[in-house]
Amino acid sequence: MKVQSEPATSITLEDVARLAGVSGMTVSRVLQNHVNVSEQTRAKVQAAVTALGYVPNRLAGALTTARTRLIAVIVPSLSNIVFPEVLRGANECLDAAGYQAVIGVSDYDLEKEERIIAAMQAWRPSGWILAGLEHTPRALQILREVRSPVVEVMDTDGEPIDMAVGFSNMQAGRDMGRFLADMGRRRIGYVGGDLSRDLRAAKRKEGFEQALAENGLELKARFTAQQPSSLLLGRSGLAQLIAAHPDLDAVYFSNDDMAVGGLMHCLVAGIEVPGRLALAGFNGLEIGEAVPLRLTTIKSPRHSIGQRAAEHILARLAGKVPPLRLDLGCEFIAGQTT
Amino acid sequence: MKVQSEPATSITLEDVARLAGVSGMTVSRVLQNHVNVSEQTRAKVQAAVTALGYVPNRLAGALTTARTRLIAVIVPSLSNIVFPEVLRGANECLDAAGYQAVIGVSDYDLEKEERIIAAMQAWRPSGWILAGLEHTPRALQILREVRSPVVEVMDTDGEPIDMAVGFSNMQAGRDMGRFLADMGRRRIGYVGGDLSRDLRAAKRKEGFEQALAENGLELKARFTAQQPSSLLLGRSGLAQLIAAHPDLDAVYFSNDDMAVGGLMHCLVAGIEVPGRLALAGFNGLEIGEAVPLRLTTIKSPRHSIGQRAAEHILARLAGKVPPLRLDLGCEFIAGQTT
DNA sequence: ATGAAAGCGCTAACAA
DNA sequence: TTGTTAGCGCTTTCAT
Repeated sequence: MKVQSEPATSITLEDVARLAGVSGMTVSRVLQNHVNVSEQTRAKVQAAVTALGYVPNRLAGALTTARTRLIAVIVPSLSNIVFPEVLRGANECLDAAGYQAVIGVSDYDLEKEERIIAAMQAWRPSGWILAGLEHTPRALQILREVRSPVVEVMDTDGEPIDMAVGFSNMQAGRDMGRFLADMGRRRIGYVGGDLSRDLRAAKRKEGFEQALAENGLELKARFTAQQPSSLLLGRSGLAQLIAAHPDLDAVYFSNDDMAVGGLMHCLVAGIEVPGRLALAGFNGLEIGEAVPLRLTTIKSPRHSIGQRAAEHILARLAGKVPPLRLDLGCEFIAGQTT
Repeated sequence: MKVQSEPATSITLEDVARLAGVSGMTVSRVLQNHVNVSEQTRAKVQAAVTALGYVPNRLAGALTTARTRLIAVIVPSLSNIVFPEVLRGANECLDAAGYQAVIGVSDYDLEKEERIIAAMQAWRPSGWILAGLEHTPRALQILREVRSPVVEVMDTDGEPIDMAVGFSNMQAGRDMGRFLADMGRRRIGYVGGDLSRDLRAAKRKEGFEQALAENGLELKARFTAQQPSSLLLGRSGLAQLIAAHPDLDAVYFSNDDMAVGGLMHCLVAGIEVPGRLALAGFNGLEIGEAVPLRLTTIKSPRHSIGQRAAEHILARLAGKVPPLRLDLGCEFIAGQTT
């Protein structure tokens, strides 16, 4: 258990200055690697810093400079690996530049996102990274009035507040729809999670149906649940869909978790893939590569998106004006399930 | 693109006070729901807050009160779902209490963890959540001197700085070793990632080998790589191990990602599981439930650990003194792969 | 129930 | 090269 008998008041710049026999300003200069400090003074100060174990208080520094070097990162979910990867990409870049990510999780709930945005604005973050282009009116208002750069990620189908880094979900859906149609599939179904919350999955489905329509096709059956997508939901969802519609010859899933779940059902139920049934997902997760039949999917550049989003914020803060919209595109992976 | 023509200086408490015709102090009281404010004044102030879209500056508030309500959360990795789930559990609890998580990722590198700790201390977090009990000497020193509560999670095999919430990895390894021995397995191998970095996986392996020894057994073969664990590494690792040691009758993996990868290899290579080969993992991930043969594994309470860690910090901050060590235990899942 | 004064720990601007 | 002054936006304390 922690001993509470340590110095009741923490060590400040003034303490260091006193020990080093200089003014506080000089200590501040040393810590900021200012040029105009003599080597001798620098050494004295550094010795005092080490001796006291001084850690500068950024609260005070940020209050003065009005630059926090805090970056607000708000993601819809931490329940599958997609957004942690975005976060990882962003964090690598931010950390290297001396910035800190402050995270929020909206649970795919725009009202909750709004509350988080308001709470984070209290910290005056130097930049914002958000998932998606859809926000509540008040959230939009706050973000438009904020003077820090804002990057909306993982979607380019719409108007960004400031900058967007991602890809077109609509296009990804279209590509897969076109692909299945071209492969000769005619009786196509859909299995997804809660589309009213996951707006990007909904956009993929919309693009998918557009492509089918352009090929004179339509969805013959669909399964959606009022719960988040998951492997088990994909497995049970496909089981239900196939039970009700045994004649389907292809199924598009809202993402790879769902699709791999579906593939597992086929393995167990003895449904021949892709002979009798083709399966396709979205995201390009590692699990899709590790399964017995490599999953046909579209790989989203999640890690790069996080990285580039962070880079754009840093560029903007450095006075450069990077492109407003960056579509990183997706990689089509023609696997063995189609 | 963002318009930069907005108010050059942001709205402060003073602005609100002026508009409401009261002093700054009164505005502060209203915002903190102080008792001694008349209904009339409260209404006036609230109207001014709304009219100006005022968001209090927490930097200033925290500087005064020396309470940031920032919680530093440092995890080794965001590359699989394990730590995002811990983070999710912690964040749910923190968010509800008006606290913000500031995250750091150490990449299973204790030196990097030390740098992150030092950087975060500059924000004077109200609490700390870290993975594991092993830290560099300087990291330990900083954390011992910090006056905020510190919770080390995901491991109880060792001495915590302040509090620990987790489970015994050693015991989890022992349990699985004992189980395989009891099931009559005699020629047992191991497949893992980089154990010099993932110290908790190393502890599980140690416990596993202890249990084997107690049953007069030992590891007949092992595969470890200088890279992080992953599905594909598990798949290729098992392939290599079996090629070199075709007589193995069981393999223990460093975690479920690796084990599921291994299972996929068996499915493809036609290795009969569990008849010829038994497989066991650790973590209890959803993927282990969704595969054709439910994976034998031990489920770690990741989400609860994050939650309880956060609760303990809040309890400590509220002046309560919760237990110093909380072992949440693990759930043994006897699946179909053994 | 409300306000005035002081100060949290730092840095920008200016002075020496 | 170094120091002094002022103030960032808030809350604490003490007065009224």
